[in-house]
Amino acid sequence: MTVITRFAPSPTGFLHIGGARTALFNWLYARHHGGQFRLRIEDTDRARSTPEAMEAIVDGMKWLGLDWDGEIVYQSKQAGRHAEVASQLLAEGNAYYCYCTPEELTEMRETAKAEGRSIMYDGRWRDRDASEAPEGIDPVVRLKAPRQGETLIEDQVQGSVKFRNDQLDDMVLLRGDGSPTYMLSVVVDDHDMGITHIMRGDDHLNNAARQIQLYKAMDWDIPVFGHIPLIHGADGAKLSKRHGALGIDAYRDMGYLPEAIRNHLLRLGWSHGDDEFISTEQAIEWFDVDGLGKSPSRFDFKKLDNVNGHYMRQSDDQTLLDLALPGLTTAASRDLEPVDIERLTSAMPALKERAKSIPELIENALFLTDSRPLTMDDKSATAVAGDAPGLLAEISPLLAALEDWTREAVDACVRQFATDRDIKFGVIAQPLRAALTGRAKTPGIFDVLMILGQDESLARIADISNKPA
RNA sequence: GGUCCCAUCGUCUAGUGGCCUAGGACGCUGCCCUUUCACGGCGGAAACACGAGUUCGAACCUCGUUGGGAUCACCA
Repeated sequence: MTVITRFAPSPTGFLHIGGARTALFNWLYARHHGGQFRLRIEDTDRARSTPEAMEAIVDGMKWLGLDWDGEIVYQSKQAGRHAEVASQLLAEGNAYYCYCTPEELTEMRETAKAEGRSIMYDGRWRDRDASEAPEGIDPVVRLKAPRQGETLIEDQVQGSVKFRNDQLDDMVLLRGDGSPTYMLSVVVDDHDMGITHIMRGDDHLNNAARQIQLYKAMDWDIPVFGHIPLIHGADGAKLSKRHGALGIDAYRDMGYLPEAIRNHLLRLGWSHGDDEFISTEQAIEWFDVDGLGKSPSRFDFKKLDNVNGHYMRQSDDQTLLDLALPGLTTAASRDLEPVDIERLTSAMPALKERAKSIPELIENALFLTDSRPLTMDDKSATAVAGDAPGLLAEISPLLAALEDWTREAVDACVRQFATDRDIKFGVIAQPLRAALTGRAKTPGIFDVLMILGQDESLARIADISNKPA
């Protein structure tokens, strides 16, 4: 049997982090088993669905690198088929018209709540004849669910979960206006698309029981369910669009790499021994339900930062440069010249070593695009005070005299200078760093010298050494 | 409130009856490396929610308690 999974978001908002993880797990599961991964947009709520949200979801999936098989299925386009299934259920006596008014329903709920029962429909139209129907009510169609016995969910993650059927009421299949509800369409579409495995948040666990009743009423094969624990916010409550969840685009904008997000999401609720950094190829090879945990997890930005730093160091320079360029231009408040790009390129190996995100990398790269004379931060201002300008004035001609501006030559020159003056290396290195960058957080001093080049280096040194003490 | 789910360091987790005086990672922290910042290396503090069973033996099995979460729409 070929495994077919799906991700079925409703386009009522952005693709949030929990949805992204659900998509990842389904994608991984399908890829691991050599099956298919489908994408279906659950837009049956036409009032709340927006094209912007659909676009955000598709963009988010693409950014995360989660490719789907076949065409995207739009649930709203299947409405005819959904109604058809409802008719069949009606004809076979497995569904019925219900003429309850909204007021009656509200009353039912209040009574149930007052009596401490589950809040549910009491089935009052189950066996009533249509001739008793009141005037002016568009009836809904409800499933005639079994009232005795229990419904068992054999869940890949949660194990066997049973619900007593008298706890499950007759759910609405078709609204008064004839449009299908989510409960009907999700089952019909999953069946029609041949979905074999349904992995979703465990907030759907209760729904699964009623959906199984519908599968049984239609005499369809029941797919394998796997209800994964939700991701909670820092306060331990469900992360939702209204509660702290950010769109996947927000993570992109914060400078996180898709591979880092993937890795971090993977480790939320799934593990493979003590492994932390797991490449996507490795994840596909390893991913299966036995690694899934049952308890909810919280999203930890600190750990994401660490993971992102790992992938930053792993990324190739050009990719990072492309990602940083827009922000760099903004931060520099001017157009970047070819010489800037050149410096940025040669600085990238040193820069990516000390940044956990793209914004941090940009911040650290700013010394390259700053215009002279440099503004000193506090530490640098201290470093160029006192004897520093004098020392810089002395080393400047030595550096200027170097014919080959190579790392070895520069290294030898500065070290020799320290030895000759009988000063510790740091005594000359610190003022140099300050003069060259104006900052405390920089690549190694020889890297800086090489990146800036001889002319720019000497000019920056001169800015400090020429200043009257 | 009814129903359902969950419960190991602050966080993510390993652990499936003896290998556990509970391991790893993030974060925190001491030291080392070192021209700054990172990276890296070596240490440290830090957890089996509680109570009963079952068993020769329980983080692992059972029950209860407590705590947390989800869900109860003509939303998805």
